[in-house]
Amino acid sequence: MLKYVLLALLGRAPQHGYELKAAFEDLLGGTWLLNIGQVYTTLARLEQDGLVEPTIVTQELLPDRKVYSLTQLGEKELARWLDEPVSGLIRLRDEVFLKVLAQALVDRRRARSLIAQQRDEYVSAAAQVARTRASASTTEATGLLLDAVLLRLEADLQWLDLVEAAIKERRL
Amino acid sequence: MLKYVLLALLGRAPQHGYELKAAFEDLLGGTWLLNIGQVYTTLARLEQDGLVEPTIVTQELLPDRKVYSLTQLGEKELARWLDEPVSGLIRLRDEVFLKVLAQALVDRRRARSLIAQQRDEYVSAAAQVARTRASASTTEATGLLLDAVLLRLEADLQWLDLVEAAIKERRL
DNA sequence: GACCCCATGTAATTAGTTACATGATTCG
DNA sequence: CGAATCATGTAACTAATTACATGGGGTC
Repeated sequence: MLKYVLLALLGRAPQHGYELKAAFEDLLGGTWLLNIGQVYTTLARLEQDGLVEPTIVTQELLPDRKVYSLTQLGEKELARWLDEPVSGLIRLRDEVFLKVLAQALVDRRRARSLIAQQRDEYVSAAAQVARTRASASTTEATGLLLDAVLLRLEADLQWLDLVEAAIKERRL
Repeated sequence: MLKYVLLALLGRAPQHGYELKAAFEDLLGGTWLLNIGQVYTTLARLEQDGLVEPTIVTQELLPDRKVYSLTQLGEKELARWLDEPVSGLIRLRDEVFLKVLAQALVDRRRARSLIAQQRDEYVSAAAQVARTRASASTTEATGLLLDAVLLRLEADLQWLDLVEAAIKERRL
């Protein structure tokens, strides 16, 4: 997935790895911190697949830059990805849901304590996102991304209430 | 993560791989389809780590079963996992958000078409989940898991509205 | 005969995480 | 002197996905 976001960023402007990392993390508004190494390995794979090509820009004093731009194939691949909606949206790979349910099946009392703690985690996560969202340096796109996180956190909080109610009513 | 759910399932009752796969998919209510191979590789890793141990049960005609149960270490590890809430909930690794935003930054018109298509995908996914949720064979735990999926789908639909509004108002 | 159920596995590939390695410049 | 910034990378590990391999039994 990172691969496509990098392609999209390169579609806006050719950049080198170090720059890309900053652009990526900036766009993601702190919701996805990259190890710089991953950027270079991903770029290497993209280059191997012929989707991007580097131009070496020599610098005095500082190390050479490898500025990557999209190839025709890269543009095609990016367009292909952007054009088709994501299907198969029913996959659930969320640790919280599974953990809370597993605990509920094993030990009701501990499940209620877990739910309380998890609620706190969600609330403080939401507060932190809201702070970033409100900060002046946040762009519109990043703001929308943070809205997505907030909406999901709210949904997940509602779900915790649902589970708590089920436990209280001995349905679990 | 699969690893912990398998531990939790084995905590309820010792089972062999083939059984575990069915129990897992049943609990997940179709939101996570496993390749049976993954169950065996995961169990092998758990055995290597000393968290589970197999008892071979010979059968006539059919292949031998390896019935796994938790070791003391396995129980401890499961309890440890169940007890601590999940933190770091701000990570965003959702293809839809990134794709829609990337498209919005590149091409407004196509972004609106993508949003419309994505909305359809969400709606039909929700309908499918609701159908499963309503079916008689769905247990309470699985029902709650499906509720989580539904709440998220609703949140994600709201988010699509938000992005559409931003595009309409030329904020993107 | 083809397909599903039971039951076990291996191999290959992709994606992401964490840690390590190198080296110059600039700021406090 | 130490830390941050600029700039490149490699290596090891974990997790998940997909495909392949084997083989008996029952059902349509």
